[in-house]
Amino acid sequence: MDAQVQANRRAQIIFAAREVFACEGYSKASIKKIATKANLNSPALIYWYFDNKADLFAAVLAEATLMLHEISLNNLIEDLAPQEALHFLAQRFFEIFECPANKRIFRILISESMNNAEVSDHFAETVILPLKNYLVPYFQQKIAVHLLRPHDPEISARAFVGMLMHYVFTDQTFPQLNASQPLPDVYIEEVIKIFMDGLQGENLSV
Amino acid sequence: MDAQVQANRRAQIIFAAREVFACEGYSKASIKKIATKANLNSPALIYWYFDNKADLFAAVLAEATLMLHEISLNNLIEDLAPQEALHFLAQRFFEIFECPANKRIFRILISESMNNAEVSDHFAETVILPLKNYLVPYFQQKIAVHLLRPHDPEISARAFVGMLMHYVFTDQTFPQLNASQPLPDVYIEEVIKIFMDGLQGENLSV
DNA sequence: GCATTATAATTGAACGTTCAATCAAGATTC
DNA sequence: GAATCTTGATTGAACGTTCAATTATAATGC
Repeated sequence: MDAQVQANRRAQIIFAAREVFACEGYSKASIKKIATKANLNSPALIYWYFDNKADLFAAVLAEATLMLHEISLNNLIEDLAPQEALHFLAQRFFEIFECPANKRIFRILISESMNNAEVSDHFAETVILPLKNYLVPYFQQKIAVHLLRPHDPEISARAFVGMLMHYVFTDQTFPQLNASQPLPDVYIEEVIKIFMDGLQGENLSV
Repeated sequence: MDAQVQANRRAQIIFAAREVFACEGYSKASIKKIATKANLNSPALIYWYFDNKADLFAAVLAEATLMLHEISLNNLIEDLAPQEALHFLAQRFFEIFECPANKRIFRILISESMNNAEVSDHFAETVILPLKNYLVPYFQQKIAVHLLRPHDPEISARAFVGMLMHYVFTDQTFPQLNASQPLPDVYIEEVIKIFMDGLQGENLSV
């Protein structure tokens, strides 16, 4: 077959593999199940396109375009005030995880990162570091011009990412609790308000 | 053997199982490896004390005493000002994850929650819900007496837990980044400051 | 335009290995 | 000697992977 057909088959297998890996985990996901999901008549066909199971798994991760690289390239944000910049970042972040394929990749990253150094590297490089490398310099600059009070931007960046990640994580992991899960937009708005203004009430003394 | 020896054997197996499950994941952790780790001469002995692999895994989770139940029982905190209450909670939280056994359980909970409903239930009931059930009513009360500004306590509770969890998560998952990871105490202090006062600087306008 | 050849893709059967689980037999304790 | 515990050997199923054989597609020669 020509290159296009080959590419299609590859994509078809990767697509199926992502699904199976995401809901079974790497170990429990068998080549047979992936082949079935991909409507192949034989699991052996997978070995025409991939060296082995680990290679297929790597291809699933490599094909994941979800990621947050682009955010840091977009330097339009540096001119925004903190509220707007954080809003922009948070919305981009949640947009990414609206896509079902990205949700599945997120599951894989969280789950397999604990037992697989390659996966945790990939997680760090495609999610954690881009966010950090975007936020820390931005915070530094805004501290310099007194739009933010003096503080360690490593910590605030981490805290902000934590608030976003925790939403996506609980959303994915505890469907039972989704009743009390506020909508993303509401959550974003309140979280940024907390981040900028805090929760302090009128009674400053106990 | 007597009951004590039996209890010891059980504990010995559970101890070994927790280690192996934590660093291999449920699927890759084999009964044979667990038996070896527990210094048993035969894997078959495990089946004297446990019905099967899943039963052993359940025992590992059930034996985990890490958890945050007790926090909500401790109602001494209601009288504390938000700063002190959050400080207390955060310190308890980090204390718990200083214990290596609890770190391992945390790894298991994060990793297996993605593919196993029982584990995610356990995670929710022993970590997520206790924190939520502790924070939300507390915030509600402090809003009522104007120590905190009016807001949705579900959101702030989630945000605060997110900031704590993200620290533990990154600490466990990305050892490469640990250079830039601030010490727990420093992180706690700054995060609570953000949570109460925000990051707003002197220049209120752009 | 048809026959021939080469290459790419697909298949089903089989391999060796590993796994959870079982079992019959032995050891220990009371 | 009965109950509790321990052991090494064993089982059958499932796994990733290989391979020889087969079909589909494209390329070439006439």
